[in-house]
Amino acid sequence: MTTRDPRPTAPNATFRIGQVARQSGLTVRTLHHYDAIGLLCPSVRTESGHRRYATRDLSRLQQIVSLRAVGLALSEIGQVLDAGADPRAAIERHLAHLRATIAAAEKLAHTLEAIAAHYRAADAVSADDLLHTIRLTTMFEKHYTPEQLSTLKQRAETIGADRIARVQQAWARLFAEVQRHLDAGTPPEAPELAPLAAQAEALIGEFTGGDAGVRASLDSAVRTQPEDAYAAWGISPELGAYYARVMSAHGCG
Amino acid sequence: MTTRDPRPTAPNATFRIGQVARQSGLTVRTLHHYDAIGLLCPSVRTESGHRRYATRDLSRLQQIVSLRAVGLALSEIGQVLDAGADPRAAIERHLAHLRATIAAAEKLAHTLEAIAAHYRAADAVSADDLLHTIRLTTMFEKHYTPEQLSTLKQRAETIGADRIARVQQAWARLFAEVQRHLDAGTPPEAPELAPLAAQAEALIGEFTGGDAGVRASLDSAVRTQPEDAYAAWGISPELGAYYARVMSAHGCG
DNA sequence: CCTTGCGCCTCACGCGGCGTCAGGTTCTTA
DNA sequence: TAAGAACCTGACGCCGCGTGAGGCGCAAGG
Repeated sequence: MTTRDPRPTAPNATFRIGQVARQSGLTVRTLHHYDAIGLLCPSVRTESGHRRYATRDLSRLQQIVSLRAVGLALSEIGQVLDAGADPRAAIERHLAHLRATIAAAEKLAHTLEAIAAHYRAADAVSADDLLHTIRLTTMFEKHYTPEQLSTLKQRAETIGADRIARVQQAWARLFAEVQRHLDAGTPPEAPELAPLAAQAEALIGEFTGGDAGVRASLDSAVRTQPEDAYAAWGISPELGAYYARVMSAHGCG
Repeated sequence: MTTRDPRPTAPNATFRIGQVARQSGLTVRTLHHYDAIGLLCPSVRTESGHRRYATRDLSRLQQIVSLRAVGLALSEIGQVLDAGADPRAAIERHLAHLRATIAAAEKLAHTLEAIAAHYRAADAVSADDLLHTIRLTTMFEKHYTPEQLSTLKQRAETIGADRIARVQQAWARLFAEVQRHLDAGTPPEAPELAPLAAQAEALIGEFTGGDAGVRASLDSAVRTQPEDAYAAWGISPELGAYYARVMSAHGCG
């Protein structure tokens, strides 16, 4: 009912770019762009170069807007409208692409949530802590199957944070011990290291819950990315290598 | 175990850009880019301008790669690593953004699936058909609540394609009849139009299933977007307007 | 007639994260 | 010493416009 736009509904009406923009909800710049890429060229230009959109231009614009609303790329819209490309194929392609995008984004979101949950438990958070967590999390997601991850998560919940913290402390004490032997030059196969290896075995069992698959994944993680694994564990590569030799010398891992 | 890269593990080793690229899985161009934007500038340049990466550059690169792996923007990575920006905030921001992206993408995917399902049923598909379907689908998703949509979908399945097709044909016959009256100049309130209005009411009831909410949404769709609604129905705006006047004259809608 | 002011025009850069030449220099090895 | 691998610095392209800059066109009021 507004009469702000002249040339209302004459039979052979043409519209100025501003009117078209208002009616369609697009911007003038967008219409310029569509003209520039040949997607929607107004069928008339005045002598002075002003664009005049005829009704057929408007219906084409409606089509463009509809196709854009479902996420098609402008180039594909052009092909569908001009070259008569198969719309079904375009939609299916786009749907597949969208599904892939969603899947990737959800995976990332899971990772981020795991990370967020992990550091929400901690008090102080430095960039290093974050990096630590990220490496640990991504390594987990790389080497463990989704089922294993959910199993581990459930186990962590039933076991409780206290127990987990105590296990962590046990690991810290264990590695401190191993570090002392490393500094002292104790050879890895020395018998006094046997109890430490046994304790490590026990702690690993605590983590795996006796699941052979989880154990295998853990081994694969340590084997293929030793540096990251040791970094995630908070120990130096040297200590990690020494620890690995100790464990294999005493028949573990 | 490959010895293709010289300068293996000397204490103060520096690495050439190609070596760094191979080790990190990035490309040389990417490292150039990181240098250009100041994200990772090698701490040494030879006289001839060649980049030499020290071990501290490599560990910084590892951090960059980790943060990039969880989807952070390079600018944010820089802020986290240099300005000591809060990593938690960055992660949470990114997670929120990711969730929004996923939600939007899923909504779009639903729309696309509805469209795909719709035209899979049809035989021949032109660009016009697709546009038709898209307008109809987007209009539906705009005016109906998700619950209403799922209800309608379920009803459509239980009713069966045959019945739906017959209802569609009934609509087509009805509109053909109305069109004749429009051409003949029958005034909307003419009593001979009453049975047509009643039949339309019945068909609408067939669609809504007696749900007042669905009926309200339908009315709102027709009220706010009459052009699109009539276009989706496959009838001209004139016929649509005439039909609306007929219905209101006979106490419907 | 002139001014005012809106609407229109054409460049042209910017964004994000690099890919991909192009054309030249330097390093390493035979 | 010559060949070839590796390195260098620009610079454009992508995608869909946003956001100016700087300059006409056009209708209405003084």
